[in-house]
Amino acid sequence: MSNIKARLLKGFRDLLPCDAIIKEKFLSNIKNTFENYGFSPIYTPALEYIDILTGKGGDENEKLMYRFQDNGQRDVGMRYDLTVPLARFVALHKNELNFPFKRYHIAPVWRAENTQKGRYREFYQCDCDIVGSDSVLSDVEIVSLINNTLSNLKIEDFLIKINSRVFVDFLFNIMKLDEEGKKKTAILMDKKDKLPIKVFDDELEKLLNNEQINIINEYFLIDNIDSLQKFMSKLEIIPDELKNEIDKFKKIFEYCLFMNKHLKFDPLIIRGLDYYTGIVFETVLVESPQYGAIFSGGRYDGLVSLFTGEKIPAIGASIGISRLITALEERDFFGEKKNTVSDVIIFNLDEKIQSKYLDIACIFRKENIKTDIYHENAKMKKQFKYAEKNGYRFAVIIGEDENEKNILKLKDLKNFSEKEISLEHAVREILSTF
RNA sequence: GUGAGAGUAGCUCAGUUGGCAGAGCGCUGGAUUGUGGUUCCAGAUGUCGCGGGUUCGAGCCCCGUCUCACACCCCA
Repeated sequence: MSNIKARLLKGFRDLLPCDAIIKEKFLSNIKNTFENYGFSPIYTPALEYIDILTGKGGDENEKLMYRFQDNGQRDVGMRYDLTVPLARFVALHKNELNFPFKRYHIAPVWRAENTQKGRYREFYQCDCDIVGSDSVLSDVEIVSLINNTLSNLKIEDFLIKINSRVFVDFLFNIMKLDEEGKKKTAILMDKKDKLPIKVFDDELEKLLNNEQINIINEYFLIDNIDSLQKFMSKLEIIPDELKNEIDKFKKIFEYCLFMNKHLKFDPLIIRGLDYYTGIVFETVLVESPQYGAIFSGGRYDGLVSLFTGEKIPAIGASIGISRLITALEERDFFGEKKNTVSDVIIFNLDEKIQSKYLDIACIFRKENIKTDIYHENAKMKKQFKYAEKNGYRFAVIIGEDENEKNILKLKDLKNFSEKEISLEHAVREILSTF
């Protein structure tokens, strides 16, 4: 007898019902918000031709892609995010889509990198994007959507940090950085909040001359769009593109006033992916900063043109649900976990009345009460233990006595109270707890 | 991919210079002849991650490998 050893690949996980129930609730909540904002679902395959995935995203990302030859010797890869497949999707179905096109996509993506808490090789993203509009309203709607998605999940301590690639490009050009210098400075800026000040300054000195350091240090102090404008205009005459972007940011803050302290301009936000062209944002949990960004994105006006040649503006954001759930679990956000989705279990006490158990289950289910029947005619103690472990709210108890009197005992398993009532009353009683 | 850790019962962990595999919680059965929170009694916890090596003898030492948690890199 030879057994295959049951095991999992690094970074890939099973979810038990108690965790899967939480995840499903989360996903349907997010889905509701996305649809509430008028985004429609699409699906794309997990596997794509590798050249599609590597089109643009940076060498670093390419290294982290799962890639291989399929059985027909095609070079393929598993999707690394949901944005690049969307660009491919838009290019392929351009004539069937109605622009501006608003879609959401909730699906797993795969990255072959090393694991850490809340970071896995397979994880879920919930992506929402607007393709075909460069209006500031699409920027505002995406930012507002991030805000409301998190609010609807009852998360309070989030901060959306926004910046623009246009600002950063302008800054780098003023500093006269070459491509290599831009890249290294960007990476360093991204780490500014994580590194000790001394280390950061040393690294900066290695990279830049004094004049450049003076410029960038002044840039770091900026915390709102007006001072950014002052800073920029002091250095050089502001080109139209930059002026438009500044105006856009002013409007975003004006239209997003209701978001209050959840939205902040942050000159350090750049983001690694090469395809961003305008606004970029990262959302962090203020009380769990170690998990990094949980809802990020930006404007990528050039990505679709990789596949069509035609420039189609686009903006989107993506929530990393696997990471978010891990972060929230740590703060005991979800309370007591349940092993079942059912509300009620009907005990099995007498084989002679089993058909009645089935009838009652049928009536409950018609009322949308999720119902289990205990299948074995086991000792009551055992059935209670089972019920307790699974976390039902109610148990329905019908033995010989109850059957003769044509009533049932409804036991509230949470507060240990018990009532002898009719079936109709039981239904009403259960529904009243929803 | 790089660096330094961890892996022993379902869970949290002890395990002495290498000498019979342990505790608490949980679990199963009973006390209790329909009632799960407490109590009492009894019982089972196991390929010591996996594979190889050294040794009379390995949970312990050596090599490899897998997984987990952390840092780097990158990002959700």
